[in-house]
Amino acid sequence: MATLLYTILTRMAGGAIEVMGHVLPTAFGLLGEATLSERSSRSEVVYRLLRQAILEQALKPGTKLSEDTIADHFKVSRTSVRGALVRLNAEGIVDLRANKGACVAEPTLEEARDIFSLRRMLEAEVIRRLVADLGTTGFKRLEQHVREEQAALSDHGPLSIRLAGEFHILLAELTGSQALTRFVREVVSRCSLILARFARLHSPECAVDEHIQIIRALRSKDIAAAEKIMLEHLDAVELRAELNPDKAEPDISEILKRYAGES
Amino acid sequence: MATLLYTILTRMAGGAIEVMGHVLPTAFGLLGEATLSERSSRSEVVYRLLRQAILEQALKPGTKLSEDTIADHFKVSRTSVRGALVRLNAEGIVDLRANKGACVAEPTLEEARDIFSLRRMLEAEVIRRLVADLGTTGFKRLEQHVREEQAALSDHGPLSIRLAGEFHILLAELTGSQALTRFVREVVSRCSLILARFARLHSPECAVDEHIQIIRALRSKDIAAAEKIMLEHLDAVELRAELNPDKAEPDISEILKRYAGES
DNA sequence: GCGCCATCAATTGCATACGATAGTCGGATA
DNA sequence: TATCCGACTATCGTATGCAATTGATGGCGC
Repeated sequence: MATLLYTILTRMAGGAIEVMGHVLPTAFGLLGEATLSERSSRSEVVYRLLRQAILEQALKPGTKLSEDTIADHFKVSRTSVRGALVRLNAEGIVDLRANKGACVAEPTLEEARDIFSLRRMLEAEVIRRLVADLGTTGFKRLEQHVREEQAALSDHGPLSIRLAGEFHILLAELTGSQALTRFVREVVSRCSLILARFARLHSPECAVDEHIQIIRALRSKDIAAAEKIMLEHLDAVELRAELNPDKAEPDISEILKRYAGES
Repeated sequence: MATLLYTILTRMAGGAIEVMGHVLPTAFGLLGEATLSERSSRSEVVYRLLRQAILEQALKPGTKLSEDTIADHFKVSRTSVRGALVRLNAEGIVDLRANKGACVAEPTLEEARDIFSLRRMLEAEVIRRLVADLGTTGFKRLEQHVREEQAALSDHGPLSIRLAGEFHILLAELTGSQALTRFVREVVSRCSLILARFARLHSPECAVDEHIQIIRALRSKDIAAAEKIMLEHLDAVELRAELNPDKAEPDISEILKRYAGES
């Protein structure tokens, strides 16, 4: 497991890494002046890289995140790594068990449905607000994003997975509500974990088409229609996750609970 | 300023039990996940104490949170304090500016309205879910909580402020949705900050009465009525905050922006 | 052969130390 | 006298070292 983590981190540090439009330096560059002048603390950089690795499903749910391993590969001290892990834990995408280390969170089926339910509510609100007052610059940004998604289709990999999620975050940002954006960002992150854990495969093509439909619905200024499209899209995403109890990988603790008489 | 922080922290540690050679407050209530585990790392303890101090409005928005000062008073190292501050920052109740230290977040008027808007949406959902399936044990817990609120009325202080907020968190918990609880917890926390910053005075009596009405509405199983009561309650809370731009304390940077031609 | 207990290695939690950064105060100069 | 500049101090960001806890391995008794 540690070997896998090692491999992934090495690969991530291998080339230039782009996060939210900003290019992050590689692991070797982390110690350079460029990073510090960009006002990115080491802790911040580690946070972003780990988050990216998790959201791109390079680090899968359950993967152990050893402080030493991460620190070694990013050429920073464990202190910086710990800071990043605490933040990720606060966002719910990393589990932090006392004295036993951190690992990528493993949402249960129950949590998965819970998250999707909340996500529908939040994003329906996003749509309602955007129909009310999304300007031309907003549409331009959305279309630009979709173009990026399409360009990433050939990639069939991490990039398109991330962009699919970031489309929804961008929608939330365009409402101008920081709090709403924050919550949407969190449910989208969790959904990435859920998909990584339960979904058979990621099919970005559908998502991009559906995103285009959402933009079109927003243009039409028809709240009901737009909301409907968004909810259908989210249903489609959830369907891809195959959240059927019988099909899904069983959660051991849930099963043993029954045998332990904990009801 | 440091003296004030010192005084507050000392007072908080006053009526407390001692654990691990360090002071813990007696009643955590819903603050943090205290009930889940007996494990109390130093960082965890600092986190809970600071959070409590902020939510009880002992530490007011804008108060500088010097790492050294906090570390000295809780008899821990700055490392533990930093961990706590990072968590609080992730929850949005502490601002963390690079190389300039932490301070209690100061929500702007705009953010305040934003938060209240989102809070209405989230808590309306809570009510809808509770009307659907709130059992007798749930009602018992709610009534018990209201009794505590009433008992704390004479206090006229921090306790009643905290309990008023925790009533809403308890409602969210009773839905059984972890994610919903998490978000409600966050908006309620932010609202405490908002009230601390803008409200003239806290009047717990009204709140308790309104909480009783909410419970009654839940009993009636009338979704529309229950939702209406809740929204009215939140309106009342917001009204108490007096979020009128003209009355509110001006935000200096906002004002200076205009004069600096940043428009 | 099987299960229990002690010792050990690995990893985390915490504290301290050091270098870096931002704000402050005093002096020099126009 | 007012302004600007430089040193200083306080505080933060990071690294490193040590203590504490956990999980594992081997030995012992049954």
